[in-house]
Amino acid sequence: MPLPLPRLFDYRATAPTGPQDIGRRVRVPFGPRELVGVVASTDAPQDDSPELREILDWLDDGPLLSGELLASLRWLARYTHAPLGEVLATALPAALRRGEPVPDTHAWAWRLTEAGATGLAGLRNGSKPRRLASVLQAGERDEDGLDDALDDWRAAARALLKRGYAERIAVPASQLVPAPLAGPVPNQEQQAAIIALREAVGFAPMLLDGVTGSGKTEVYLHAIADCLARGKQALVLVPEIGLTPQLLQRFRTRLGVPIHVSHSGLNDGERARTWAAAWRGEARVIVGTRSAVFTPLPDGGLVVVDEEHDGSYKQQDGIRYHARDFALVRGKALGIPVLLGSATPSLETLHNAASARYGYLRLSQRAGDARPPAVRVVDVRKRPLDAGLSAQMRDAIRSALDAGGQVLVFKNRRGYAPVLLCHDCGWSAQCPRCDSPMTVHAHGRRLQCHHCGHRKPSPPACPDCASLALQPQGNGTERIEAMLAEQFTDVPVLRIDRGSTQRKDALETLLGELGASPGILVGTQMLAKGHDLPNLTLVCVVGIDEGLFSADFRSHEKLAQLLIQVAGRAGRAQRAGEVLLQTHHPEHPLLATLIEGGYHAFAEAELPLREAAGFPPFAHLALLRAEAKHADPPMAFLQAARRAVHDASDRVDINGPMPAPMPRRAGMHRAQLALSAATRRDLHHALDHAVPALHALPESRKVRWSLDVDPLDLY
DNA sequence: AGCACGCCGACT
DNA sequence: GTCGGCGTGCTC
Repeated sequence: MPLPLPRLFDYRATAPTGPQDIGRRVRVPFGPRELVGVVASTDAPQDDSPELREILDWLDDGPLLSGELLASLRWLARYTHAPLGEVLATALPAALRRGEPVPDTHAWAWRLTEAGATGLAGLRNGSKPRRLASVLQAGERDEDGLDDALDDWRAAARALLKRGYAERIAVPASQLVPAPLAGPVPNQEQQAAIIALREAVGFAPMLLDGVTGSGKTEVYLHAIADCLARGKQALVLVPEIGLTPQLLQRFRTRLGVPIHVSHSGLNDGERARTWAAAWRGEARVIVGTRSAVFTPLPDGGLVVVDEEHDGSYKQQDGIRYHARDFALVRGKALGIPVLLGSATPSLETLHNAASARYGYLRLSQRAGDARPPAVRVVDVRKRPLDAGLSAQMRDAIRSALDAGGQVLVFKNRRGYAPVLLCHDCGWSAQCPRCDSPMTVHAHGRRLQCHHCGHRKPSPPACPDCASLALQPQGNGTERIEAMLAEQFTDVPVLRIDRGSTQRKDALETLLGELGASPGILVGTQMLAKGHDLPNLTLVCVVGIDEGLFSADFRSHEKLAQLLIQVAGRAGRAQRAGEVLLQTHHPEHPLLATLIEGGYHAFAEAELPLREAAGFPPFAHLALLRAEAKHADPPMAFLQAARRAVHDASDRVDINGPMPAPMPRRAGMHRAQLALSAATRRDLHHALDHAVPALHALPESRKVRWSLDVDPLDLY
C-alpha cells in the first residue's frame, strides 16, 4: 500500500493467485477509503488468519513491476529502510499510482472508409476536406505525416469523420525517424573508451572522467548506438538542469531511433506514456532526470549517468534515494555496463575507480583547439567593493567587452541582498516562520524567505527603533545586475537565476536574444552548466569565501566542482578564456591546489582529509531528522531513537540529538541525530534493528520523522 | 498519509 | 446552542 507504514497488508482474492500475480495493481478497501496497491506476495490463507477484506479489482492483466525492476526496488526498500509500499508507489508514474490504466503508446492514423472512397467526389473541389480525402485516397497516413502534408487538417478530418468518410485508427508508433547523421571521428581517447564499453561483459561500472569540452557525449552516443545494435534498450540519466533541447536534438539526429524523455516538466500523462513505452520494450532510448531511474527496462543494455556528481540525483524528501547509486544497482541486476560521466567526479566515485571497483576511462583532450582558461585569484582584502565587485574585476569586464567578448559574473546568492539591517540598533529582518534572515528583493522594496517562500514588503522604518537607516547588507545577483547595468550602459546585462527564469524556455529566449554580441550575464548555479556560450571570454566568480570555511564535510568538494564547472564555461571560446576568482583568502590551499593541479589534485588532497575525519567514502552515514510544531517532541523522539540505535549496535557512532542547522523552518521545530559506521554492513545492521523500534516508539507519534541513508551533507 | 472520532473556544 | 480547531488512533 502507498503509505509510510512499515508493513504489508493481506487481502483475500476470490480466484486462485500465484507468483504470476506479483506486481499487479489492485484496488482494495482500506479503512474508510479505497486505495491502489501492488501485490507483493501471494499465499494460501492460514487456518488461524483473521477475517480479511476482499480485493475489489485487479487493474492489470499482468504485472506492472516484475523481474529485475521489482527485485531492485525490494533492494531499495531494504537499503533506505523505507516501507516497500512507499518505494513501489514512488517508482510508478503518478497516473499509474492513481490506478489509471497503462496508457496506449501507439500513434494515430487516418484512413478513408468505403463510403469515403465513393463519396469523395461529392466534396467541393479545393475544399480542405476534399484535399484531405485526396491525400488519404493514396493510403492511410499517421498524424505526424498529415502535419507535414497539410496545414489545419484536423478540422477537415472531423468533417470527414462526421460524414462517415474517414476514421481514426491506432497504428504502431512510428519507429521512422531521419537516418542518423554521422558524428565527428572519435579521437584516440574517445575510441579507447568506446571499445572498452563495447568489450565489457556483464555488470561493468565505468567512470568516464573527461574535462569540459572533451566530448563525453560523443562516447555516450557511440555506446548507445552499440547498445541499440545489440537490440538492447539504453537509459540515460541527466541532472535536472542538463536536459536541454540542444542535448535532445543531438541524440535525435545521431541515433536514428525515437528518443523518449521523462522529466519534471512533463505532465502525468506524458510521463506515464514514456514509462509504458519502455515497459512494452518499444522505447529503445530513454533520457530522463532523477525519477527516470525507475523506468522498466525489459531489454536493458546500458545505463548512462551524465554529470554523476550532481546533487540533483539525490531525492531530498519522501524516499531519499540516490539515482546514480540506484542506477548502479539496476546495472548490476541487469548484468550490463553503467557509464558514469563527469568532469568533476564525486569523491565516492573517484575512490571506487581508484580501488578498481569501477573501470576508469579518461578523456583529457579538449575538442578542436580549445584551450583551458587561465585562472587568476583576485585578492580583495582591504579593497573597496561595489556591489561586491572590486575595481580590478570591473576593469577586466571592461576589457573583455571592448574586445568583443561576453562576460559571466557568477554569484551564489540570488536576490538583491541577503540581509536587511538597521544601522542604528542592529535589528535585522527575520522570517517569522524560519530561523533565517529574509532576503531583500526588488531593489529593497520586498523581503522574501528563500527557505519557505514567505514574502512581505520591506518596512519603511526599523520596527524596533523607528530609525530610517535600514540598509541592505551583502550582495545578491539582483544588486550586482543593477550595479553592472549602471556602469556598463553600452551592453545588455542579463540576470539568470531561479527568480528571473521561472517561465519555461525563459533561459533559451534570453540567451537567444543576446546571441554572440558583447554582453554581461549575471547568475547563480544555473549558469554553471548546459548552454554553450562560444563567445564567453571572461568568467568572474564572487562570493566563494563561505564555501571555503563551511562546516559541511562536502563543502570543499561542492566548491571545487562548482569552480571547475563555471570555469569550463569559458573554455569553449575561440580565444582563450580567463577566469577570475575574487576572494579574501587568496592563500587558501583549496584554491592553490585547484588552480595548480586541477580537480584531481584537489581530490587527492581531500580524500585523506575525509578519511582522517571519518567521512564518506571512508565511513557510512545516516541522518535521522524529526520536526514538529513544538520544540520538545523532536528532541524527545531523537533521545529515544538514540537509545534504540545504541541498543541495536555498538558499532555505530551516534552524534546528537542536536538542533537542525535551521532549527525552525516554515514554522516547524527541527532536530537531527547523525549516525556513522565504519562499514556499510555495520550501519545497516544497526538500522535493521533500530528502525522497527523507531516506528513503535510512543514519541514517534508526536513528530514527523525521516531517515536519510547516505545523506549528501549533514547540514 | 489520510481519515474519523472526540473534546474545547468564537460565531448565528 | 453549533462550526471547527488539531490531538489521537487506526488502517489487512
